[in-house]
Amino acid sequence: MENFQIKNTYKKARTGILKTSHGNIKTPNLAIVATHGQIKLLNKTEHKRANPDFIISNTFHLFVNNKVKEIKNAGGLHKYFDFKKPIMTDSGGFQVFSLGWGKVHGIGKIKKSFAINKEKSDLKRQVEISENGVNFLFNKKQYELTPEKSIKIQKKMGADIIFVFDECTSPFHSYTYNKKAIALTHRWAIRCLEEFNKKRDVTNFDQMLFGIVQGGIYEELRKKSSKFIGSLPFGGFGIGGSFGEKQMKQILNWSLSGLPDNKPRHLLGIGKISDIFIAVKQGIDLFDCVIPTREARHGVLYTKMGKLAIKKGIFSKDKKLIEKGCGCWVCQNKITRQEIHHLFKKDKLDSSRIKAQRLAIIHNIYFFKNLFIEIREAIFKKRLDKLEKEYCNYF
RNA sequence: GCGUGGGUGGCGGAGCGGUCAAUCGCACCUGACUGUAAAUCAGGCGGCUAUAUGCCUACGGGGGUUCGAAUCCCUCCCCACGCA
Repeated sequence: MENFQIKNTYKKARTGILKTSHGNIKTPNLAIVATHGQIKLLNKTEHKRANPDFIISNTFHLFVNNKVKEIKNAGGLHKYFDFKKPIMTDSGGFQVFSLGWGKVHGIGKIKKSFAINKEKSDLKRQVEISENGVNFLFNKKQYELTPEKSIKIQKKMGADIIFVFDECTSPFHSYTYNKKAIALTHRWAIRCLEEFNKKRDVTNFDQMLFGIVQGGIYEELRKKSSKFIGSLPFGGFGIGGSFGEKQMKQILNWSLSGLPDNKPRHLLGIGKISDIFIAVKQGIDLFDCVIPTREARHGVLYTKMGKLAIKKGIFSKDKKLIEKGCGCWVCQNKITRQEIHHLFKKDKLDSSRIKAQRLAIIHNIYFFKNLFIEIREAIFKKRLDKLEKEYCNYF
């Protein structure tokens, strides 16, 4: 019955295998974000070329785009999108933050400065949180998600791994606010579990439900949340929240303190390379992040020697491959930097730019897959610190 | 040769007497992007500098009108189209 096995460890880091109904995930590993069910901009062929190990889609966005019924009728996400590997769905909890306080405070997941964006702080908040659940005002329409509703939707869509509906707070929130918020998130976690344990929906396979630890930047709250969430019978655990750049290690330490060792831990939304190393070294097994795909769309290509901002003029006559020896479809097909550069330029048609973006996405996904292969290998060979140093020269 | 329309910053292209170092695109340069509201955003882009309600040189060349000209007049050069 155990669907997570730890294989090797190095200090706190570990490699393992997470079994799902759609195959195994070698950990540590990173889910590619496919919010609407597919990786943005990629068609089926390109999806196969990119070949992500597993993906994560989003309950909120599929819900507001009216996709849930269609997906259910098709027999779930795997069939609807013809993706045979593991899929996760996020619960919509992050949108409580990103469309709510995140928008009001003018920040994203990682706080970079101490100042709230004044212009944005005048915005009326478009997310209302109550005991029962959350009301969202999105694209001028009202939507409601509750713990039960989020789980029901996620069961209908049938991802292999689903998440509890939580409240992700802003790094600007006080201790008092966070204390209330984790209490709510904890009550919601129980409601999610109860809903999850009701009869199966369309899925004819097992799903895993992951709980989520919150607590902001506060040691006491993180530890408390970790202990509480860790005591519940979840298949795995997510570490959620929005915090400052330099607090990663400490917050992870607190957040993992109460979780059982033998269950997988997923750090939600993290994906900067330096952060990945920090997290793996704390014992994180799973990640998901928009960085590989979003930065690709914005013209950033990853190589072991750092990022290439491929739209810059210096690449207009660069006949080299993105990265020598890279096994991705783009590099294997000898598509050069200058070709991608020219496809990216704005005076070209949209279709040309999209082609460039697709190539960039395929390459970056490969890069991150490979990064995690190296991380797993480095844990096995007890040389993770060395690998981190090699990468951190450039990232 | 005649006629007409033009010559503006790397390019395209606004401006048609003061608020113009000159709208806007493109190109170029710098940044940003961490459970996707963003196939996106922010800043710079004549020279100098303490980076600014500062100085200098600028709208094909020269001259003129005017308190003031990229904008009006004369002249020269060049370009496009049309007619010879």
